[in-house]
Amino acid sequence: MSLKHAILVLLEREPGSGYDLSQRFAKGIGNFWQASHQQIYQQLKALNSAGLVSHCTQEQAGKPDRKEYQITAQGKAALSQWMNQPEKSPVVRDGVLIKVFAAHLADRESLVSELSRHLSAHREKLASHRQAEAAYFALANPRRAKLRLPYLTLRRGIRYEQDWIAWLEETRDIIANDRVPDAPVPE
Amino acid sequence: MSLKHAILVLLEREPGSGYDLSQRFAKGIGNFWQASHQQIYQQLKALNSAGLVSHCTQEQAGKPDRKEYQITAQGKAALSQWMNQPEKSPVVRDGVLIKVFAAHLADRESLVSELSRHLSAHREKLASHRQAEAAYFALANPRRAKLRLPYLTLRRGIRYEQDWIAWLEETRDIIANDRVPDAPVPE
DNA sequence: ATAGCCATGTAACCAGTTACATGATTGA
DNA sequence: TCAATCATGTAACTGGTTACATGGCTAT
Repeated sequence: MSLKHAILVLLEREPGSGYDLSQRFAKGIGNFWQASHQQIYQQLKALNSAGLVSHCTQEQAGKPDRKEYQITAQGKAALSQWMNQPEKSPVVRDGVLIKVFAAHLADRESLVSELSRHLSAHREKLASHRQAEAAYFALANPRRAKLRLPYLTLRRGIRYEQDWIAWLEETRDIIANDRVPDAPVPE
Repeated sequence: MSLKHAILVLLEREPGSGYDLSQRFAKGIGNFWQASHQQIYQQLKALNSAGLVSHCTQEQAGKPDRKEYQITAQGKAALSQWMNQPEKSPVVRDGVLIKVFAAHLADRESLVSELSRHLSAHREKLASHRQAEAAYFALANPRRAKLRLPYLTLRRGIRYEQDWIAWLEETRDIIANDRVPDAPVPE
């Protein structure tokens, strides 16, 4: 299970509470691994009883106790073992493609506007990735080199959005005008 | 839940048994929605008690009874309602990206060979998609026009593999030679 | 006031995976 | 004789989502 390892990766960089982690999941790492706060709290509990993380409780006025988690030596060992193990490619399950596959059963108007909706969403996501990329290139070199690895994953996100946008544009056009594709996908 | 709808889409094209469906899931539709036979049998049972499919039992010598399922009028109604409803983009959860994100915790050799492994897998998948594409373009026109929609989803698969290949090539190279990316992702 | 952030969790449910079970037929 | 394909299923488990619960602080 990779969520556990994603959490260990984040704690290895810097200790933090469940809330902290959920913030971090919403940012960088969230581009390729999402987790709700509910899941995070549960996994932290599990990681804790497995001895892979430890926590110290800080009392706070008017708020529940804050538990700051940190990775243990055992956790680091488990993490580096996982890091060097082969990882399966995730399976793709995409409802939009089922709808295109069965477009003859849909209202054409509504399918076209559905594709447009996804197109805008992917364009927005791409724009925000491009902003993050610009921020990365605006950095001076010591900090830039340090963020090299997260930036490589951002590049994956940028390509992913570009790729969806290209496919959605052509597919929407083909469906809207009831055309038939006339050539293979270029290399 | 889209598996139910994927099954309804397949049965709308042509009635079939659980086994038939699992074969079809392994082919075309499997590029964007996978299902094990266990899941299919369970969902058929559920769809049946919901009245969205019906079945007739055919006895077979030495084999369990074959149940041929077909979509009901109610099932068709449910399907066309689903077809015209908005669909969420699937969330991405990819362990390979976690490993790149945390590459400093891995053995460089082993990460590079992991990336190579994925590269070959994506290249093979692309080659098989390209074969399917060539078969599509080899068809004469009445049949080709009929397969237009599945072909559109195949195009998505081709792009997906191309895109992964491009990213894996550049990323493997950067990690193997400990380089830093020097320019944004091109448009 | 009201929304949004801070901050923690539990519990029920749903979808998908893995393990187990059975047994005939066909081709190498 | 061994593996693959045909053909059907049940049951336990895992990972993730949704719903529910609590309550203070801060900015508009």
